[in-house]
Amino acid sequence: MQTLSEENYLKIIYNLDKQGLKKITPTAISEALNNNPASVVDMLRKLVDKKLLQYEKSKGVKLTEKGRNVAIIVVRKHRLWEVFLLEKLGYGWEEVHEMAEQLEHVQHAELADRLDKFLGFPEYDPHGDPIPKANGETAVTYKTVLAEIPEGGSCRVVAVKDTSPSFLQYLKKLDIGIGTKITMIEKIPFDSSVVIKLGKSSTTTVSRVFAENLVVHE
Amino acid sequence: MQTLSEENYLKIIYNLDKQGLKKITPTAISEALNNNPASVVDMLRKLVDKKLLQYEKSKGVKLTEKGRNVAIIVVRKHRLWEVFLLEKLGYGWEEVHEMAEQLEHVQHAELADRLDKFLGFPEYDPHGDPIPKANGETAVTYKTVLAEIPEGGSCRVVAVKDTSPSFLQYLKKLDIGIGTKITMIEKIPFDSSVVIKLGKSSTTTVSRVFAENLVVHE
DNA sequence: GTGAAAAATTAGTCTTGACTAATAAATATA
DNA sequence: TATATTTATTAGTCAAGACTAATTTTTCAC
Repeated sequence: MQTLSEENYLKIIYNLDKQGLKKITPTAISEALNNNPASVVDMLRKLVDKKLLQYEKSKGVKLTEKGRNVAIIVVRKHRLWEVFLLEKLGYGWEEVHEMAEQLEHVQHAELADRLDKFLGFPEYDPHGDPIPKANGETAVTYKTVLAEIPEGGSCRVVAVKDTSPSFLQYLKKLDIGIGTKITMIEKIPFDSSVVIKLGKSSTTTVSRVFAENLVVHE
Repeated sequence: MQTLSEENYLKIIYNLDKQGLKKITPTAISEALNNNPASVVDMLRKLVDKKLLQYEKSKGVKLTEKGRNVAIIVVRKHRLWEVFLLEKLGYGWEEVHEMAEQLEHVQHAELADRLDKFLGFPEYDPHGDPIPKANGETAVTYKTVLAEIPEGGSCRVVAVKDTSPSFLQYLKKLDIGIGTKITMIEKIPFDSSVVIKLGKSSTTTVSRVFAENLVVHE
């Protein structure tokens, strides 16, 4: 069993690794956790003792199998709870993260799986990050922004970058939400506006700024 | 803002008070929390400093307005989460308490109210305890067991005492769940069996043991 | 009302997880 | 390569919250 603090370290290390960081150093961790490098060194020692990770100065930090499993479950719970808060409790995109930071540490063997089922096995959280599956597999994330979809390509909305009320209101007006399918019809060279089609309905034109704030996949 | 530990003390004190304990002493608290009286004394001092409670040796511990408000929110969240775990995630009666002990400390101003709404404003948790309302009011609990309902009286199921699989299975077979309305038709003097009517359907006879394990209100 | 038992309190310690300041090691630059 | 700079580590503290053991207060029984 791990403490809340240990879980947070494992999660951050897992995330740094997923972000492609080659060498995970105490400083990198302390920056991610916004704490002191000395505290990180203390905790690394403890986690090594518990066989949750390996640490060699030359290679940096690596999660062990055991450590990765713990991290995956925490991340899985975090993202599932975010979906819950957004879809079931009606919280906004920007409010869910902080609460999920607390909820991810709730312990019970079946909790993640039951929540997953209840939510209908969602693949992405409201920020567009893939939710690890029960077996630990994580969907490859083809996440990009609408603006990058080529003409003729289509995609699904997984999240927004901007979370200002005006943007969210605009999304509502356009009837765009998580999962909405969008087809890229045309990119206007003049001002980089894009013409898109939503599901079966007629086409709409949106600005480049808009298209760069909509996170999509595929 | 309170720590997790402080919230637990406030909750326990609130519960002891609701249970009708006249004088709430450090020993009573330490028994409820299953910890050391010395620890309780330390914490009481801290909570007095924070104006969350008053403590006089002669009168025992009393929550202040502020302390009671904190306690009520914790209890409210605890019971709402229990309903969630039971009704939405399909957990059993006996599994929800432990998880709710963790969930009750999740912080966000609107969390309890949003959860309450999502669950359809339930009045009782799976153990038959009333869920405090948003304004802090707590339903008077007329909780008793089916066996105590007089002939001709009716009631609604709020919980079970026994949580063995065989009892729960039997309940399922009889189609009795939380909220089921039961009318007491007759009490058989011979073996104290009771004849009941479920909703509009025909009558059923159940044993005294059964009737004493079904928590009902009204 | 006095002695015994129970309850409350104090003093001192421990663990966790954080911090600062000082030092050692590694890296980068001239 | 020697030096400067960044990074890692150690040593020593601190606060929260718990504990044990010792002591003081209260309460109860006679």
